Amino acid sequence: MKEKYNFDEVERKWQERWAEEDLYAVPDFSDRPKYYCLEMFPYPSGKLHMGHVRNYSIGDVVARFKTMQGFHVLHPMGWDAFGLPAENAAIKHGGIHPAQWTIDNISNMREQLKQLGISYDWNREFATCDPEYYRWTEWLFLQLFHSGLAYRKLSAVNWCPGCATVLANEQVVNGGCERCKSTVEKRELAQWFFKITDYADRLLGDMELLDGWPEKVKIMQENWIGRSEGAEIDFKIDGSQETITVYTTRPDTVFGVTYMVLAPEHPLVEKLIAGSKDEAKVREFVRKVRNLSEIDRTSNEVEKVGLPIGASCVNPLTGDKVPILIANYVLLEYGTGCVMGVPAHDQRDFEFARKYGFPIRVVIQPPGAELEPDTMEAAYEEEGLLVNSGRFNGLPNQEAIKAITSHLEEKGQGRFRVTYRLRDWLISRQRYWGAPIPIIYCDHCGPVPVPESDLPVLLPMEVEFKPTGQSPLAECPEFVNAVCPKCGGPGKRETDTMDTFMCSSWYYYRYTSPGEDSGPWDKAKTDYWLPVDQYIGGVEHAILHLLYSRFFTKVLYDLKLISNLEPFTNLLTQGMVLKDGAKMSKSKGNVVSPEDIVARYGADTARMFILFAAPPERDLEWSDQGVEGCFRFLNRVWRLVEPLQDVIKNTTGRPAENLVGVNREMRRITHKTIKKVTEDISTRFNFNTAVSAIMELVNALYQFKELPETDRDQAVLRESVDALLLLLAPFAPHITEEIWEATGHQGSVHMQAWPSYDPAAIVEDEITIVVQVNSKVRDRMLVPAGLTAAQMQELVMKDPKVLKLTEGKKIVKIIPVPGKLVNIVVK
RNA sequence: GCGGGCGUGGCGGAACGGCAGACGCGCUGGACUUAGGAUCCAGUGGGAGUGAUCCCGUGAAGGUUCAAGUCCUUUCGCCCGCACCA
Repeated sequence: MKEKYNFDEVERKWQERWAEEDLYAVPDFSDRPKYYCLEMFPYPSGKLHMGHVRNYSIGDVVARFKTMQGFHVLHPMGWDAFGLPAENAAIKHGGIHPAQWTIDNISNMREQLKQLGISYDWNREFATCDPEYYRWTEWLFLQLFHSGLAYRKLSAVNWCPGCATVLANEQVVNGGCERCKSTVEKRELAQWFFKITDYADRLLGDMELLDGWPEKVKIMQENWIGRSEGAEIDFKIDGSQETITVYTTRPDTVFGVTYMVLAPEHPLVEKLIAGSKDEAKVREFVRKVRNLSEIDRTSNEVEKVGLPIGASCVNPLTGDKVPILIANYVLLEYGTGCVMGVPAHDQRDFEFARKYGFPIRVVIQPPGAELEPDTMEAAYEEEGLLVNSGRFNGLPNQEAIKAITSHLEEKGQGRFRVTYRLRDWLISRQRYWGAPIPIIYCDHCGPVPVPESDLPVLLPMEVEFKPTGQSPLAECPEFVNAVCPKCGGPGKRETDTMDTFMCSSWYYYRYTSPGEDSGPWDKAKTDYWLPVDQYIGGVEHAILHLLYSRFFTKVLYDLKLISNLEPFTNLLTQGMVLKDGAKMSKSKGNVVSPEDIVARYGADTARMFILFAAPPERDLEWSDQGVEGCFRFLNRVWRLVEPLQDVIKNTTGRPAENLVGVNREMRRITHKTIKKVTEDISTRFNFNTAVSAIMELVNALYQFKELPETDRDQAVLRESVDALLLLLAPFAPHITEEIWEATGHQGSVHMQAWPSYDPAAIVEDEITIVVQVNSKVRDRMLVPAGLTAAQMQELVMKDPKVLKLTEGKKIVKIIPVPGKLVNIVVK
């Protein structure tokens, strides 16, 4: 150990040694209990940012801690390597191929991760753009295809003009592209979808298995899936064989329907207006609405506009005819694409009816009042009893929901129905840098899956990356032209590639068997390692990646490819790293580069600061001075041990049995710290308080080491310093390793057993209790530990201060709390 | 509008219903120094007092309790998610 802490030298030395010894390599199996610790793998954008550093520092503490606790820990890293930026870079700069750009970025970022000293088993690394990986992404697509879960359909999809590709619903945020913020347009295209809606109920129900997930994330997924219970009701169209089936959550209000609204794109509209006098007017309206952007279409700021189409339908319960309209606010994708208008009991319908002069028909009366359609100022949406509803009059409306639906069911004019807001997952992308969809179109056989033995469908390297709105693959005849696997005739390959969220929906299985070439993974290994015990990443994936991964896992489970129902048992969503109260971004000019920090203070300091400055789930405000503080702390640790290294090295034996005074106190603090740090890490991931406890231990050791050697039990000193290094090791892996070696230990500090505390050592002889009079702190007393409530009370009542304050007053009550305080209530 | 979260010193943040402000930063004073942006020591929520002490303090207002930052009700502010979902 040199006199001065040279972080650069120390970190380089140990990173090299760890690599030489392959210290973090993890065997596939072990008798020890397994623990799978995983951080969301990054997109190789070029450089790590502070969010990455935070994510991986948190994961590394968990992995190292669990390893020291005796678990067999899998802690892998890889690359979410397909995606748009690579292609955009190729378009922008020219000359550089997306594959090369990606490979270069990966090697950069791998180097950065190694400099941070994260304990990954690099033997398991892969990138999703490796043919050996995407071969299995394609294979998994085929499994979904064969199970009927992948299908192609023509529909109005979200088109991002910025990215020149379609987007999944989940990737549209406030009507804009999640990536580039461009306003999303609608386009009618034939695209591939995954039937995630088939799993809506299970995705919802199995959330009860996710006790280890933040409530917030579960609620977000719940809202996204958006389950609603209601009924489908058939309205016959007047003078036609056609029927409108409407979905409603309020079948109790069917008697109050005074009009019916269809989505402008509803297929019935064409049929109903053909040849009618309003045909042209209706067509014009439909055209206008279709041209609206996603934002305008779904914003509730926009005024509701409707247009009668000159047809009417028959209420199955009343037999009344009500007019049919189309309106801009009705969405084809939700429910059945139409809405029944009940102005008396739905606020939106109320406003709409007032605007267009539709009658208001009250069918639910509130208790103790009578609604008058002419004088109502708002819809009545609360509970009540049914009126104007024939045989259902007098029923509470909650009961009427069931009664009316059952009645309609018997008549064959309605049924119970559950609807979801969730839509199927659109996975086609009109871009080059992704896994090809393994389908060949044949004029005779239609879409034919590529045989598994022909996988992977390789991405051709010679391609032009013009953003034309069509996949660049379409311009590559060598790729497009293929032989139909079924009939041997000429065929054309699908030229769209898969959404990269597909690649990241199964990568955590691949880590268990990265080299496997007979399947995507070795089931014995996934059975052993999965589910992931701790998953760590940003909350921005609450819906996208996490929902898709859960869906994939359920599909794979059904296909008997894996044995776990859920992918991630525990989820930690880390907060953002802020600077000056805002997210770091180039445009704001408030970016702090991890490279600079590591160069200036070293990786150990960077990690310490990020873990110390805030609890992991909360946003973290970057502070250069805070970093200084952590750097100072590590220097302090160094300077504490450096002059003592030989003493410690030469001390053998355990602390004496009957320690007294400072030695006993030092040992007590040490064991108390072991307890605190262990609990903070394992029960709540409160690394910030764990670090502050370690700082307190260092402060105590500074006091202790100033004592004359004759007063000091060297075995206590050694035990305390050993504990300090072991507790600090997961946070600052390099400096602890160096000091561990210098103080005469064999083997890596990271392969040691986590220290356990001696409960006897923590016990205090004397404790300070608080004396309160009328709940105000009036005194403190040093009393022997372990007093009973009665003994405490007795002692306190003799306290001169208490005597003075209670003099001449009536003692109403005395509340002794053992080990804490005594409160005396007087009058 | 609906759902969730958060409001504590100058700052980041601690506090099983039981001493509010641990730990760190910053600041003030001192020590060691040719020097200090190094290090060490002491102090540091606000107010009153020479002082021992006393009063006030966790966004605001109520409530429960011997005792509330913590539990309950109302309210204000900020952040996040969903949003014409029938």
